Amino acid sequence: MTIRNSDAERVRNISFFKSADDPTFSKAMNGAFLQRFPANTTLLMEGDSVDFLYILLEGTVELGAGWKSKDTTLAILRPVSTFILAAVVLESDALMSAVTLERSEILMVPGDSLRRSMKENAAFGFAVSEELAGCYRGLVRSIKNHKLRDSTERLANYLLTQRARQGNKPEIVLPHEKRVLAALLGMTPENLSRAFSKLSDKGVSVEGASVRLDNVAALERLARPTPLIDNHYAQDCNTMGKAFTERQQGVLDQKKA
Amino acid sequence: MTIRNSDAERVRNISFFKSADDPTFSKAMNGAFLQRFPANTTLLMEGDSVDFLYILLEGTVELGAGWKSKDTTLAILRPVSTFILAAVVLESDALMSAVTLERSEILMVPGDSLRRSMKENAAFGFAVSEELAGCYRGLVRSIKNHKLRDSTERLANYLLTQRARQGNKPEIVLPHEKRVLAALLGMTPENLSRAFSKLSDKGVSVEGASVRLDNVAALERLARPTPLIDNHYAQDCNTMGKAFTERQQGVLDQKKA
DNA sequence: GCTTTTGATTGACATTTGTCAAGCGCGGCT
DNA sequence: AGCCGCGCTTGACAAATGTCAATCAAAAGC
Repeated sequence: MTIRNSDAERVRNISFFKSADDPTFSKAMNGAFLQRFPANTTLLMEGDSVDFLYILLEGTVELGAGWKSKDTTLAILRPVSTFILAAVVLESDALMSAVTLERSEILMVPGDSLRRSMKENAAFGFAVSEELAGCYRGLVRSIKNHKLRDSTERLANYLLTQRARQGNKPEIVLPHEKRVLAALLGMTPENLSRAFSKLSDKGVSVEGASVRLDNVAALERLARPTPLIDNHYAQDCNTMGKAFTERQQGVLDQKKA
Repeated sequence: MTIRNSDAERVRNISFFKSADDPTFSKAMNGAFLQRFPANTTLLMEGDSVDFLYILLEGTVELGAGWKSKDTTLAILRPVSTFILAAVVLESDALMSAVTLERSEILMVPGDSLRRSMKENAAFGFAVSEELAGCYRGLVRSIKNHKLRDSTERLANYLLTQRARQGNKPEIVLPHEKRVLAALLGMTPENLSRAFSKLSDKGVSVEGASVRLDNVAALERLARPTPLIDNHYAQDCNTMGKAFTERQQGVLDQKKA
């Protein structure tokens, strides 16, 4: 293994590595290396062939796609997350492009190693299937969010999700620039501003990146969050599901140690 | 195995059963049974716990979801397709509901049997991973289609996809009612009518369920199909990817025999 | 053969969202 | 301090989409 031990430990907190025994883990990591990228670096363009599984250890990465001079954001990832797992499994081209939004550390695992481990070790392969199934369900949620809710409702639910993740405090901090948030929620920055002001009579007040929620009941009446769309414990998109809670906890434990 | 041999043969055309050896296949099918449903039967409501993998052998099934008195169609399936594989792998609740659009035959495979086979046989588990990855990528395509294209562009691309699947003949036949098609394309029936008339100057003429494409070049100039969004060889949504061509061919061969 | 029902279409209108342009405010820089 | 520059906000307008109602056509039923 060509990576530092401390990094290896963090990677093991990813759901489908967690269950792997040491030989399987080492084999899956064979040929992996760590790479640092500055902000606004394109890691991968849609259509590129995919040779590595990417694991984000530090920083922020945006997954997006374009067509006919339009662009859209599909997900924004924070550590620890994997991306383009599906393309790696199928040895196919990327359907999304990946760009760093800030300085990032990324572990690159050869697709060969991962696929070989999956084929040799059924338990490991099953764990990857669980991860893929979780990603699939994340996209189903995303589609439902977009097709069933208007922009104000999407924002309201986003705020409630952030509130749950940030410990149900009356004030939350937006983790991204507003223009990035707008892209993630599928609207223009102008529209995001208007959506915020539409929520002012539900007790939402914005000041820079911090947002106060003074009337959660009213906000919930509008947002109507449901576990069939909103996953209050998952990361922004990829790497979600029940594995997340444990994993995140694991990362925290480690940082303390 | 509690199912007919002829059905078993058809099921083996599903990508991830194709590669399985006979004992693995039998084990995965343990406890499976065939069930017939009339049209407009709800097989599964979103939120229901999922105990079976569903395999559509005859008929049509719509996958949809609702929120706050709104409804949306996520996919329309034709034989041979599996559905809710992700929920089966994760032993979790369904995020979509499934309704028959016509009289249908569905093979129901116990989730236990499938998961056990995955955990016992790495090659089979890997094949399921490939299927899941294909489904994931189908959803990515679907999201890109909806966020990057307006309704007319979606229709234009739908027509070109159907043309490719129906053998590049100048006239294609819409496989569903227009209201179902509208739901699939994410618009109202009224809007679909208008989208068709907007395409009339691109050589598109509609007569009932049959559509003539007299100026494919002009239509393509508007539609700008790309393999990064449009998969001209895959089924409507689920069960797509490279496995499809072989599988479909297999089914056809069998019907001839 | 006639009626009834259902789906498709069309027009008028409302809502939502995007676009363009201008102005505001805060932080970085010299 | 003062001057940018960039991101955010606001307003006016345009485009896209949904809604409602009326009409029409074709299929289903008696």
